[in-house]
Amino acid sequence: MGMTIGEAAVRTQCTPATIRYYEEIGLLRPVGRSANGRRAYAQPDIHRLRFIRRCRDLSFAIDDIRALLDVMDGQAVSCLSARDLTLGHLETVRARRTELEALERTLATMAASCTDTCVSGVAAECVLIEDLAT
Amino acid sequence: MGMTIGEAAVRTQCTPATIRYYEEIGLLRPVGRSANGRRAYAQPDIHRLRFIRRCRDLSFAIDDIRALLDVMDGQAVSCLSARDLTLGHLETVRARRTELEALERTLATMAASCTDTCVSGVAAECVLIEDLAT
DNA sequence: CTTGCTCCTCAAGTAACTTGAGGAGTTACG
DNA sequence: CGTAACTCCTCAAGTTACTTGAGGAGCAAG
Repeated sequence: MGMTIGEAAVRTQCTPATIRYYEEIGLLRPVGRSANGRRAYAQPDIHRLRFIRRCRDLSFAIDDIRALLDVMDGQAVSCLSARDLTLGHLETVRARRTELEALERTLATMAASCTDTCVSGVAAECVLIEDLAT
Repeated sequence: MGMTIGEAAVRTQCTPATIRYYEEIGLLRPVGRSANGRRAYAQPDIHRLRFIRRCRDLSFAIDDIRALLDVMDGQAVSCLSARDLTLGHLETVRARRTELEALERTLATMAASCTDTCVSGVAAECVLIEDLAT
């Protein structure tokens, strides 16, 4: 009835070490053990792990996932908290993406200026390095 | 002639703790001490710290900064290494930005679906939660 | 029966700092 | 001149989300 941590790992795209870690920090309550003392996973555990894995793929923080799991477990009054959490996360992602866009422009400009003008190749005189020293 | 770590911090937008950290990991060689045993910073140190700070603003990794500092110090043969490093970093940033764009779309869709259809507000039935459980 | 997995439990390492404890010297104010 | 507030010092541990490794035991296949 129970599968080993290795089998659970395959089914959830998590490594065994990660699964043990999730148990340790309480994302997964301690799972049953078979006679030989090894962890035995049942279907609900797999389901929960898949949920966690999907949240991590969406780069939710562990504490956010805790809250989302509470919603899934029906511990939350309504699902609005999950939506708000998602919207908050979306804002973080959007802000970071905007930063990265600016970063891309800056880096591209720097690299291009070096390509264009650093014919000498003298390291200390590189326009890119000079830019960084600004 | 030397300024305190606090003054250096103001001039470089780094905190004193960060400046000590950079010294510890060898980004900044151990700076002189005044009679009372406190660190004393001179202009070249400030220049170097500003360089480091700018690199961090551009989210270069510490090891990358080490290499860039070598170029600034004239330790590198040519500045091409700096340009290549910048281009490599640019690619990483670009890839990450693309990921975040996809993430934004997914999160926005999820949040919107909850807003649209979760009239009941029953947490466990939320379409957003169901999506995460997929 | 022996080789090779897989599992177990700690403990420490990763990136780039930040935070805190405990202690000493310094600066400003009255 | 005293004292309160500030800045500095060092060293250690905490942060995030895991990964890696040591050391040891059981299980499955040939």
